[in-house]
Amino acid sequence: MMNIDTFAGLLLSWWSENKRQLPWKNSHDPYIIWISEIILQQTRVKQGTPYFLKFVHTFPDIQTLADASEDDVMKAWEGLGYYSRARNLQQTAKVLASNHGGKFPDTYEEIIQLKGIGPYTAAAIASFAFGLSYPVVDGNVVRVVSRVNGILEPVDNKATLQSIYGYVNKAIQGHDPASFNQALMDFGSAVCVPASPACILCPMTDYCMANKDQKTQLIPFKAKKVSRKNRYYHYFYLDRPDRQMIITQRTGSDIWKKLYELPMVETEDESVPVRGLITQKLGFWFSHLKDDDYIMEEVCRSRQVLTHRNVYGFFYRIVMINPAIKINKGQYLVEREKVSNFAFPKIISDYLKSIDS
DNA sequence: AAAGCGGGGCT
DNA sequence: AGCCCAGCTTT
Repeated sequence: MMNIDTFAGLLLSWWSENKRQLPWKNSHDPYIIWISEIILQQTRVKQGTPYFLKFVHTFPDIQTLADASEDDVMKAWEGLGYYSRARNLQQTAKVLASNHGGKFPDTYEEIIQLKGIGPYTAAAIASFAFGLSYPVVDGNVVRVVSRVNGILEPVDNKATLQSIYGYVNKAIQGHDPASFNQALMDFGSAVCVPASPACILCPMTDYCMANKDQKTQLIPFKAKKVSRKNRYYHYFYLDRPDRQMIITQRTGSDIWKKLYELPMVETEDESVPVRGLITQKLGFWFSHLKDDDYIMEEVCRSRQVLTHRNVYGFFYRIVMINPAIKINKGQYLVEREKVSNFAFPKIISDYLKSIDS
């Protein structure tokens, strides 16, 4: 193991001349820090920053977020992904507003009990907002510590992660927690990057086991491999002369929960669903519908790659011959011009954009 | 412990 | 095509 004091000293010395300026760093408001940390979970700073600016402008404090409509919160999150973050964010805002007098808790033990806040985020808020000494262990930190210490064991293993946490927890002692944590993440994202790290510029190069053994490409090692399953979604755009369209909300414990989409049928493979199935589906909106009461044409196909899914989208345009319609719970008849008030998965918003032009 | 959960950027 | 990103929750 690299000497703890040497590690901390070189890190902080590097950071004193290489601090990143980020919008949420101007604030000690735990609400602002909370929002920034949730947005940045599994999300690059560059991708998350515009969302952060928009989100704290729209929802400037706990009470505003607690009082907002769920649709508006999801809309602010549209396109960012991992939408449970947005749902948990508002749920926690409601809890804080009603049970904690609108105040953010100021101890690690209370913070980590909040929905959507795990070990990393609790440590980040505790240190950045309240100056408490808890080490942040994110992807950057795991990479830096596993490399300098030449850890070849899988880092997605509980015991390995514990040893990394223990190392950082010792290293942070005696230093300003916020500065130390920020320094470690900045260092990981600027120097000790995943591919082709800048070892030539690294102040720890003389002490780094991975560099000495030429193993920066192998460390950190992850045992788990992602496998993607295919899903086939057939979306129906009901083209109506009054420029209104039907959208539905996803409610199950599945991808894109709480987002909106078009009426849809899922199939097991890429074959087009049989007419009878489509008619049955459209029967949600049109009573006594028969197979020849509508015209259908396939308009386009697209694919969206998620971490663990390939989503194949098939889009069909439907023209009703008898347009009497009924709308049920969780379904909406929306004017085309107002559809942008709702949050959609990217595969749907891309399609809606394409038929606008 | 393993699986599920988005979207984008880089190699 | 594969990997990673200021991870967390559910099973």
